[in-house]
Amino acid sequence: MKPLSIKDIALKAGVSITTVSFILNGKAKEKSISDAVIKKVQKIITESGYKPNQVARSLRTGNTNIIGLIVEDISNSFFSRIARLIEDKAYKKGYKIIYSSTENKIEKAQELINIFKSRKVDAYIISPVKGLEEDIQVLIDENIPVILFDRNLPELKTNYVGANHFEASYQATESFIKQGKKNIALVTTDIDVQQIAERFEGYKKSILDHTISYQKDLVLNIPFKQNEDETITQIIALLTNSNVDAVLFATNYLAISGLKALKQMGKKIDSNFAVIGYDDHEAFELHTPSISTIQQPLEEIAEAIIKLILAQLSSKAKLPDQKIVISAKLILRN
Amino acid sequence: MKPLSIKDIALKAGVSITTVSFILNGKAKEKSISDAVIKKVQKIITESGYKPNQVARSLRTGNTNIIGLIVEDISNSFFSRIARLIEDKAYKKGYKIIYSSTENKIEKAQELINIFKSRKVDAYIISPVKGLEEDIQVLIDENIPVILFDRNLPELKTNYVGANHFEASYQATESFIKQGKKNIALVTTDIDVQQIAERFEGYKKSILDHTISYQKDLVLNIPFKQNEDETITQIIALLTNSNVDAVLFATNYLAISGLKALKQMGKKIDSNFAVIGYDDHEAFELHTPSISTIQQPLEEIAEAIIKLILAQLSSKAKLPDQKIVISAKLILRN
DNA sequence: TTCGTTTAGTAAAACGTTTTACTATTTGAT
DNA sequence: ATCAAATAGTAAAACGTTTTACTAAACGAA
Repeated sequence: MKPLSIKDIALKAGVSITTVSFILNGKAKEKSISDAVIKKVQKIITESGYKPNQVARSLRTGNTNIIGLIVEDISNSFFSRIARLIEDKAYKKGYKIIYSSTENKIEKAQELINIFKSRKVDAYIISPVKGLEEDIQVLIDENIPVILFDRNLPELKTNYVGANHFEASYQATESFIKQGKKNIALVTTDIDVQQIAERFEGYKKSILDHTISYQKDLVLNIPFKQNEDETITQIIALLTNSNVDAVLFATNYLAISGLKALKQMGKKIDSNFAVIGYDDHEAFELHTPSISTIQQPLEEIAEAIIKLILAQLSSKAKLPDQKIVISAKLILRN
Repeated sequence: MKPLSIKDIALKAGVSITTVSFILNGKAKEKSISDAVIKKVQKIITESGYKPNQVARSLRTGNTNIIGLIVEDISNSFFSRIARLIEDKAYKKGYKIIYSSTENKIEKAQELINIFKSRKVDAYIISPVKGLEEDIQVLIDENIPVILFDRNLPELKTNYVGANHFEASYQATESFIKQGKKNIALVTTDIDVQQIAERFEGYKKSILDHTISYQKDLVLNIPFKQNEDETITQIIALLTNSNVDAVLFATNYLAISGLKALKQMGKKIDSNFAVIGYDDHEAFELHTPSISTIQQPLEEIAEAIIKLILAQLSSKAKLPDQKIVISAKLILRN
């Protein structure tokens, strides 16, 4: 009971394989196949339910119509939402997504690129890890479309789509200052990516620009691999030992941990103590009181990514690289 | 600058393609290739960085080592978490995941199955929509491994992994009753899947078993496609017009909407009014007060799915179908 | 009538593997 | 010395497409 092949269809229709192929690919007119034959073959195709074998097709044409998506963790809502938006848009153009999570490990990411390469994916969408530069450069050299997103690797000449993290955390910090906050803490992570660095820089610059002195011990660097309980403990320590009156969290997961810490401490968010999160999360709006946050425009980011990818895929020549930086929005909730 | 092929390696090593292939596939010993040749060829392979073309391999062997994952919406945290767990486990066995979201639309789901079919995925993991029975039956008839999860299609003889929704909502309702609640509402959805029906049945049975009379107007059926504002309005109406003292929400998104509704109403959750959600969500723990919920054991579900899949994939003969029902846990938070 | 053009279609190579069936040499037992 | 078995390896078919280069017939203009 093997699936039908183009050969079977050709046999049934009494024409050559070539003819069937031309008809399947809409080249019938151009190749001067008569209407009668076209109709006959098409009838047989629909009646038999024949579907071309994409694997064979890919081998012959070199295109798989698959886009590889490499993210840190697909179960993180930021990535899963982006993935969904990208999937939708890609699907409409006949592309499918194959994805994998790197867990922020270089070796895992490298392996993924290799696997995707041998699978001959047509293009890559990567939220990269530092240390991946060489591997990505190889892809670029082979003229395979690559779009980085969320995190940039500045030394790489390629496409990038992401939010303006510097500006966003600058503004968030500034909003604290305008509320009269004096001791503004930043809870961030130690993963070494540009985007996290930018969030720190925006915070620092804002503090210095407003003639508040920058206090190093108000910045908490949480080790990436650390388990949550430990993180909560550290946040509690930060908040008990000092007179912090505002906290900016650099990722949504840190903010969630932060809120848990506050809950454990019994510390309330009110006019004396303010909090801003990063990347929206349903818990923020629902929290009592609602939590303000820096919101990345997911839809716009996904849109930009897919536009870049499709442009590359449909153009024979290599297109000029683009770095697209989209403003994040500070959502102030009372 | 085409990538290296097995031919190039054979040429460089001065052996036949066959020999290289045997070495690549670990059949060298069995096919009596000398150690000297094996070493030489392996050296050339690692030095040149040659990676076999998986597309060609798939065409020849008929196996793609790709598992198709079809869910309602990958951005829903229940599915994205499951996806991540499945991905991890599959990855370790050399399988990759290709996924797509059905948005609960039959046509979309059918199309997805067709696309995956022409892509020759080795196995399917499907959270199905009603109406997909025939299409899935075709897969089963072709002897392709299929695992349904989350939602069962009872008339289909195939594998299924899911939680015991009847039991879970029975227990949740019972816990309300033990707290002395008299007017327990259920907020559920109108999507026509067994799993949702079971949640309703568990609720109803529990009410009747405890000699409380079942009040039809305490069950709110939210249309699936409805936007959230409308849903919130309906929930508010339910809660203002009656003397409801407890609410069970049948999905996590409904619970989130419910909490938003309560916030808008200014209604507090306390000893006079209790709430239980479904499928955990970070917002539940963080909420003030914390929200009790029915938690599906994601890890166990993913584990069961992958175990079934791998068993099928590695056995030539068709294995007997299994329906695995895992107890959900009622997490009571104060 | 002749010959270039258009129409209608096909044969066969190619994509990069795996695998079957084969050959040639060496070994070892009698 | 003979021959079966083991060792070491290879040629070529096959997987299911697309595409290039070709042929044969019909047409139209001179």
